[in-house]
Amino acid sequence: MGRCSDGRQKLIATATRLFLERGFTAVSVADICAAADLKKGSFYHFFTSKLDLTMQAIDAYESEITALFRESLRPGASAREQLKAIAETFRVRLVEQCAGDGNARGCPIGNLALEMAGRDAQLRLRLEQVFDGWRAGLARIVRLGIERGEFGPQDPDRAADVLLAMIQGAMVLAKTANDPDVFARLLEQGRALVLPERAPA
Amino acid sequence: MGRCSDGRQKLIATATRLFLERGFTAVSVADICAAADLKKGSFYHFFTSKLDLTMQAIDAYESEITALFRESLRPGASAREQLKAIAETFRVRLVEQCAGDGNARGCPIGNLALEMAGRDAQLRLRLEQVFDGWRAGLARIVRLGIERGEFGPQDPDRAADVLLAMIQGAMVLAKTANDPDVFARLLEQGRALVLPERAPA
DNA sequence: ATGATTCTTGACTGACCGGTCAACTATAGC
DNA sequence: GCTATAGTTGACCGGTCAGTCAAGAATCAT
Repeated sequence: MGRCSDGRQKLIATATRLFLERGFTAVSVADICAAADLKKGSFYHFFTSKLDLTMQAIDAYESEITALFRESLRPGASAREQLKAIAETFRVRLVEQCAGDGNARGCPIGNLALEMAGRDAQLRLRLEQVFDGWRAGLARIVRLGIERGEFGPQDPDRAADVLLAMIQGAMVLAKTANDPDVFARLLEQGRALVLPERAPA
Repeated sequence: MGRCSDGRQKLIATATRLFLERGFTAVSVADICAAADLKKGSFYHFFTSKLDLTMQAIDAYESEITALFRESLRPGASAREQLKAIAETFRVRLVEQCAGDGNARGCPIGNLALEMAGRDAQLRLRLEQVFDGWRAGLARIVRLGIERGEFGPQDPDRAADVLLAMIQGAMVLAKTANDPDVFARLLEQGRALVLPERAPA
């Protein structure tokens, strides 16, 4: 019943892009509407507030990354290859950002976290959930690698903690340097240190 | 000649605190002036713009951290102790932030970087400089540790890269979890992996 | 004391902010 | 083809934004 529209998805996609480019606070609802070619009234038909849209944008981004994550979890690949594939996915995204307008924008979740975690408790908790999910995914791969003998015996959750921190830290430094290579170099170096090749026996 | 005032320092200190709490964009010049008990006219007597103030606040913060850095470089301490002291300094700051209002605010430089690096080229370059300085400081300690035989032979600049990424990544996750312990745990774990104790010969 | 200089004040500007609303239009089910 | 519903529109709200300005007050060198 009634008419139908892709307005909701268009607004979410547009907002995700604009937030990544300029941050939550610096992007106005009017900016989002203009870029999505919709009026403000439509915006508030779909969302109760700018924060509501943001929460839904996080949902969408989490789903997208989860899908990519699953792809890299192909059974044939070694644990090390899977970790490399994840790093490579993020690196390619940074390069694409640069190709678009010459700026490395970083991670939507990390960006939102540093800008908003101290300002909205609900948003902070949601971002924490996303990180928890990623950590769990990384831990699964590390556990696999340990079982297969690729990595030495260790606590996979702890290793995943460190890997996630490395990824987010590399994002901060790559965005600051405006250079995706910084991300790639840090991740490669970090992987080598956190999960060294086992010396052949 | 003329009257003198601590207005400039007061505005810088106030802005630094407010930016750390809420971010650059969400803090208005009026907010800063109100908290510093000065009028907007005085603000624009000392600074040409909000960004100008921000640049000067970065200068001040960099000096402060450099001083703390030097303290931890006491000749008596081992390289590992020096690295621990730096991590401990940041951890104590996070705990203090929490004690104040229950929120871990993170690193002023990292926060500004993710919020502003894509929006102002000058600011981005300045933040990159700050990170470069910190990286150089960390590399100096690692080099010392290698010379003293505390750490295995390796490229100290690369190790410093990874350490800095770990620090910033740990800040992102600690702020998102609103828990300084997350920072401490990650840094401890990271240090152990990046710079393992040399197996006694 | 006086005049140059530094700082302070408060009123002001035009643009923009997030959010609201009532009227309107297109569509789907009957 | 009617009607309930979903989506659209543009005008509108009070408040806030970064930044300006002219005039005055405090302080210094002389």
